[in-house]
Amino acid sequence: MEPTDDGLQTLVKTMKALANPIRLRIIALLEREPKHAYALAKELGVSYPLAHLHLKGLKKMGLIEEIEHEEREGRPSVKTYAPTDFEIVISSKMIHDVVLKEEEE
Amino acid sequence: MEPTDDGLQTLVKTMKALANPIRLRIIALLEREPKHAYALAKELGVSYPLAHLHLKGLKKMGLIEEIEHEEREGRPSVKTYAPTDFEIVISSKMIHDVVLKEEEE
DNA sequence: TATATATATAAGAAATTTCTTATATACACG
DNA sequence: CGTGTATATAAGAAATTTCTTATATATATA
Repeated sequence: MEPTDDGLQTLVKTMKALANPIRLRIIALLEREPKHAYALAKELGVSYPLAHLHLKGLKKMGLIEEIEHEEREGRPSVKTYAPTDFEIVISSKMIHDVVLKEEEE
Repeated sequence: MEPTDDGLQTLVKTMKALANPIRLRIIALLEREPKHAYALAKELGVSYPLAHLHLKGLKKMGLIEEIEHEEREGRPSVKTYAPTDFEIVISSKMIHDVVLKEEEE
C-alpha cells in the first residue's frame, strides 16, 4: 500500500531538492552552524516565508533535520536545523542500477 | 573574462541536469549500451525533439558525450552517445566547501 | 503598546522548465 | 516518390517551481 516509492522518483526528488542556490546555501550555512529559520532568512537576505519553504523541501527529502537545542527557561521555543549525515554518490552506474533495477520485477 | 563560473552555479546546474526522470533514464540506457538520439527516443517512448533537448542538456553539463562509432561505408553519419566517467559525491560538507569557499576571496 | 523575534501557511504572481508541433535537411530502401 | 531512419532547431503551449504578499499567532523588550 506504500505510494510506490520507486528509486527513480526518489532520486529525481532528491536532485530537485538540491537544484536550487538558496537550498545549497542553506545547507552550507547549517553545516557551519545549526540555526533556526528566522536567523537563516536574515543571513541569506531572503524573506522568512521563502526560507521556510526551502527548509520544508530540504526536510521532506531528509537532507536537514530539527535538532535538540538548549531549551533555556523563558525563551521562545525555536526550531534549530542542521544538515543530516547524507552522502549521495552519483555516477552513471549508480543511475543505471537505480533506474533499471525496477524493470526486472 | 570567463563568465564567473562559480561552484555554486555549476553545482546547481549539474543538479538541475539530473533532476528529471527522462534524463536519468537516458543515462541509464546509455550506460547499458551507447546509442544515438533517434533510437533513444523510440526506446524511451518520447518524441525525437524532446530526446534531443535532454541530450543537449546532459552534454552541456558533461554528463554524456559523443563517442566514436564504427563509420561503416555507405551508412549515414549518426552520433552515438555514452555517459562520461563522472562521479559526484554530495554531502553537506562538500556543499559547504563549494558554496562558502568563494566568499573567502 | 509598538517593535523585534519567531513560527506557519495560503493565494497568487512571476519565472523557469518541459513538452509539443512545425519546419528543414538528408540518405536509403522498396 | 513515398516511407523510415536520422539530425537540428524554433515557436509556443503547458506544467511546474519559485517568490512575494498577506494573514495569523505568540513572546520579549523598550
